[in-house]
Amino acid sequence: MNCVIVIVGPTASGKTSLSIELAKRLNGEIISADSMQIYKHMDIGTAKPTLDEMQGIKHYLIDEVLPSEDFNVVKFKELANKYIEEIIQKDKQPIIVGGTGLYISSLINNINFSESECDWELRETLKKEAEEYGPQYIHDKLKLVDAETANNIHPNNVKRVIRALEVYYQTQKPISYHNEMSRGVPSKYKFILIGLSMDRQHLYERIDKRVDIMLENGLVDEVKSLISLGFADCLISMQGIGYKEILSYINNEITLEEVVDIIKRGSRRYAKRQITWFKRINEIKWFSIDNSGNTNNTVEDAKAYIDRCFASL
RNA sequence: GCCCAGAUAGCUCAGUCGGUAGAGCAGGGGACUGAAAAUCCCCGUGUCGCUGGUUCGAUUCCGGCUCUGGGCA
Repeated sequence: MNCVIVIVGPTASGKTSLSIELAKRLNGEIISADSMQIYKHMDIGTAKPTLDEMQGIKHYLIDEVLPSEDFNVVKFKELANKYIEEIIQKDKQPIIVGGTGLYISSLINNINFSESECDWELRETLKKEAEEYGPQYIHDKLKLVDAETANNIHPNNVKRVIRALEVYYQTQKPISYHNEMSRGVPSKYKFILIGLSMDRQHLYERIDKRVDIMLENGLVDEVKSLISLGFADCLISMQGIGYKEILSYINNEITLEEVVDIIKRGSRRYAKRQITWFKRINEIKWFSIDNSGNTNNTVEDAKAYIDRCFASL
């Protein structure tokens, strides 16, 4: 059975450098599982690895689509599987690296997404209904057709209520039914899951510092150039942390000082959510990075762990 | 040196007509199947500056002290 190495962890935990180090030692190629690095022209704010940092290691699913294009977990899973296959064909080691929990889960659980498509028009209609009559209104609608799902989604979580209704209207079956069907078949790969963790306070210091560096490296100019390329602030890609905030700054809604604090706070909270997500995945073997930020030991430990996994196959 | 205002949660502050206190922010925990860097849910005990006094009882009233603003010299 073919092995796929997966490296996860919160933002700024050192996934990129570990992955490149491992790729060099294992004759590997890297597939990014990051919902923002997927976009072209969004480099600084997504902490995308530079060509220099990549050290000649081939990366997939970075710069895959334009910021104006739709991308989602279904496309991710499809493409990631395709690239895993390609890498294996070349007799190389696939390494998945990323912080987007949903994308990682879709792969390792081999979620089999049903055919239902996005219906943006319907979503917009439902969204307006929720705004006009309150979120409870569409939640009640969901309750009528899919009480089980309605029970599991808080009425205020409008996005997920809308999605559940969308699936029901398209297929006449509750989303809980689709979710049940999507489980089933386990993946044909063996995943070796590696998590990077760090003392919380230290992680936050790293995040704050990284945001400062993004600003120094020209994040504001990057956003301005995205605007001039015609990528508007209503795009999903522009909802990324660092981008939506800089847009408010450019629109004179807040000062630069405020913007920096808000981006830092947003990144810290994001890291917390990532940690919550990954904590649930029991198969992850965690490696902690000490406060000096030195990852040499981590690389050695992770490599030794991977060797043991390979040996036990 | 004098006058005034303040001192309460990590921060900014509210409040208790005397019965030991609560908001926002920060922070913590959680959920997550086609927007996921999105979206959503839950979580507030702290010598109420120190010290005397009055009182059954003081963070609250009174006195003194310390500190921080602001004003006058």
